[in-house]
Amino acid sequence: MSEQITPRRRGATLADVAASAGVSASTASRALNGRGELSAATRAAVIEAAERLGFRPSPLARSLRTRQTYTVGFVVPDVASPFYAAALKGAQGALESAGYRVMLMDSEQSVARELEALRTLVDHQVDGLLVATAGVSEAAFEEAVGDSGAPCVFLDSVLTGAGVGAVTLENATGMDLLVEHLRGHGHAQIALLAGPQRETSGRERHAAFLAAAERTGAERPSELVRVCEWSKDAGLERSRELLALERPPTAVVASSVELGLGCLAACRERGLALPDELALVTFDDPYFGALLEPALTAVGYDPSEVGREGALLLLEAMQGGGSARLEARIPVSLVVRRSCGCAGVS
Amino acid sequence: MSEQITPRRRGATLADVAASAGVSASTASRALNGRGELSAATRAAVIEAAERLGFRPSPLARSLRTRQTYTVGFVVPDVASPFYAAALKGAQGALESAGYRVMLMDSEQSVARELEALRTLVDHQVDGLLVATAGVSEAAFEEAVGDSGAPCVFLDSVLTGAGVGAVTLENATGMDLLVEHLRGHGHAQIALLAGPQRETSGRERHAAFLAAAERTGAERPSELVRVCEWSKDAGLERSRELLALERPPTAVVASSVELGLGCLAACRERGLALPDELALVTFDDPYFGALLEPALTAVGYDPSEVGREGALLLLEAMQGGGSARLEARIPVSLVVRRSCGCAGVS
DNA sequence: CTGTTAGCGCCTTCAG
DNA sequence: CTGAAGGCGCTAACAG
Repeated sequence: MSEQITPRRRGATLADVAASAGVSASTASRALNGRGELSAATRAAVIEAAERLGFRPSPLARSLRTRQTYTVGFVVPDVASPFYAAALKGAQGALESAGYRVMLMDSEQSVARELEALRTLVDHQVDGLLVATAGVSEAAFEEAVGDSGAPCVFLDSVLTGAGVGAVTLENATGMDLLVEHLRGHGHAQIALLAGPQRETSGRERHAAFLAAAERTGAERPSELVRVCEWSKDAGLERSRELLALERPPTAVVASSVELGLGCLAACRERGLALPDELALVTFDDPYFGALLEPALTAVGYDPSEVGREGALLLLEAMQGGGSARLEARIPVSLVVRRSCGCAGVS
Repeated sequence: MSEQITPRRRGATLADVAASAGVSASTASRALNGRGELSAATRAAVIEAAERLGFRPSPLARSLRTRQTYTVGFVVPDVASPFYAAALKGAQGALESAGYRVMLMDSEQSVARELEALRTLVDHQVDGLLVATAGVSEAAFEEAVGDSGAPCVFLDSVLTGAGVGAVTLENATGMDLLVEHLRGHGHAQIALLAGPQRETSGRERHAAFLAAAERTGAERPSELVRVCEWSKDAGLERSRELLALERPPTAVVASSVELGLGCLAACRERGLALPDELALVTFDDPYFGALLEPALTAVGYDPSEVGREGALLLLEAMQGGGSARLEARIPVSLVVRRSCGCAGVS
């Protein structure tokens, strides 16, 4: 038969090692993986041979046999966004320490692509999934990963009926902080630049804003809340509308940096002086927040923590396989600078 | 033998499809992959069976057999950095369109980790590599990937003696633009915040700065160029030194955004008014550049293009396998705002 | 045009 | 404690 496959690239298969050590392949495997009982001498011989030959086991073959790939699929709507990039890094670090690799997929905000990504990942037999969903339905999600056995932890944007857990931000706390601070400055006409309502964070922040406004007795005509996509342009557009209102807001809460930057840009256009003519605070504290003009008052948090926590929960699910739903909330805190009207620092 | 492996998760192997269609496995394989001659009827039957059973081929098994994984390794010093995140996205997009997956590794700026990452990737038999090196030696690189057969394209930071190609920015052009513009404003005492000299971009920008200063007749006492790591903190530190000089610069060129932000922070500390008391321009135009105070004059480019171009070159190398070294330069352009001293826009 | 056979590299049950 | 054998799921020679 002598089939001619492309010649091996890197030397030394397990069989080679076994031969060189004068034992069977199964023994070599046992020695290298520390499995089963085994005489010390044999083990030493195998290990020596493996090192001498520069043996590197093939994860492919191993995975095919064991049905474990030590690979985790990571799906985000946009890797280039600072938030997801940081989350990715956090997850990467934690997973790598645990011996897992990450296979990345960018859904580009598209549900169809996200499903495609999930299917691909499942085909690759990933051991687990970390996903910041772009908004697939639970049914579709189940259909794509349901029976694969790969546990899934959602990041930031959650499908409550699917997966084994989720990590989200303390959205409500953050909004409370923002609204209360603005109320402290005496603002009653507070507008909200809300994110997409199909996403957990968008929804939670929106709801929390409403609740906080209610609780602190702010006025809240519905024309003051504007729903936008998470983009600077959308923020710019909606802010223009807000500023053109007959009775414009005296303060704006932006649900994300992008939205905040859009608002800032709109103010520039109009020649509005911040914070005197309009106060602005954002959920998300970008690393350049102190360098903007005016320096931004914002709710900050560590985005890499959501990736890290997610990875930790996932590892738990992949290893222990407990039954309870795994949840984590990443804490947030208020960073007071000048855009809110405080004389403050920086 | 009846060995009891974990039960299959997702249904239908190729064998199942073949059985269901009443043909042999090899025929089924041929039908599904469109390989070889084959009667239309048979092909249709197989395809029908495959669909009916929801057959999904196992990339693992396929790769083991064909020695092709359709996976590309992507190695960066820091995924969370906007530049690399964007490059990653660019590469992702191009590779995915071509049917490739990306396996991501973050070297965390460490040479040891980078080597480990490369080895892992090679073990996984990636078909190609996209790497922004943290500074491994060519010898070490060769030892890790050399004989794996996986072509490597370097991004931004290049090992000239290794890999099949590289994509870099038009560093020299960018520096020329910056220095010339500053000279146009009459500055003669121009300082440079240079990046690490072990990296291509750091070196090229440094050299280009020197050349441009020379050519345009600027003074250039060596105390005016400071080498730093690519971080805001390093930029801050070195800028403090610069500003404390007996004869401080009247203008600063920062080799990257981070460095520029550091300088901005240093100016804030000192209460220096930009651009009147000091002009500042940077290589890298961040998306929030217009919102800083003062709005930043900078050299801009599309970072995702370096990923995209890199992916394109790599695809070429993986498929065609031509011999010539593949090179690409991503164009840059000057964005004039106010920090240089122009009355300008924004 | 199609089936048979062999094997990618590894792990694991079973027998000794 | 160790070896032999079989197979994860797929593809490629080689015959018919």
